Amino acid sequence: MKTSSLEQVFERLLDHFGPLHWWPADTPFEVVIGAILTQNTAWTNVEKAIVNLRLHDGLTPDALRAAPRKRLEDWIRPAGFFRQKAERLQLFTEHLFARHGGDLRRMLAGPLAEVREELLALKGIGPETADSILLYAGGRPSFVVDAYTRRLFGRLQLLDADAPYEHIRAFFMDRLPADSDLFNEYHALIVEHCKRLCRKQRPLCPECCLLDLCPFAKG
DNA sequence: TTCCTGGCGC
DNA sequence: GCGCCTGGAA
Repeated sequence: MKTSSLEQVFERLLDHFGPLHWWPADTPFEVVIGAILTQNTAWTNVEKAIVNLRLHDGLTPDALRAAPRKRLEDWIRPAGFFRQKAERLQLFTEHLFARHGGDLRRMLAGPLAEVREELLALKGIGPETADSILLYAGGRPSFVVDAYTRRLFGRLQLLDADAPYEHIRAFFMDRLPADSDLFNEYHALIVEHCKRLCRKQRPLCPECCLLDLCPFAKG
């Protein structure tokens, strides 16, 4: 029985890094906050903002709804884009109360495609953020595509790195079982591998566990 | 395409 | 100093 390329890459990364058990958050709502704050932002800066929010008990839907906009901006400033992100956090929270009584689990419990469309309709929630929320806050099997995914699988020549988001997401979801634990671990491993080894500049190909599978490393 | 933003590594 | 960071909107 021949293992598919995607499963082979997953097994190699899992063997190398071990299970990573994302997302680093205490509650599903905190995942939503992190997913918005990390847009085009290094996670180290997001952590500073989360610490500020925790310091002010600002990690719940009730707290975000009640917080004055300016105060919220101050708390999340270290994450950058603080005006946009403060608006996005509060728009999400307002929607949560308006449509789901402030209950995130309820919001994320419906049919996957419908919940995804609902998320995408919100200002500031694009496909990557929507899939991150579905997967890591909702435990739903929606594969997350990010810049790292494009870079790694583009270099492996398993897909076109410039293809549209939905195309790449479908590539993975058509070839893997709809298993949220698998998607969770796979995306985490991709991020870890790309941060440490498959970097944009000066990738560490000699140390890579995918070396023999990678045209980029050879060429 | 450009704008939005701060922190960090090099 | 410059480029990058788990993007998205206009």
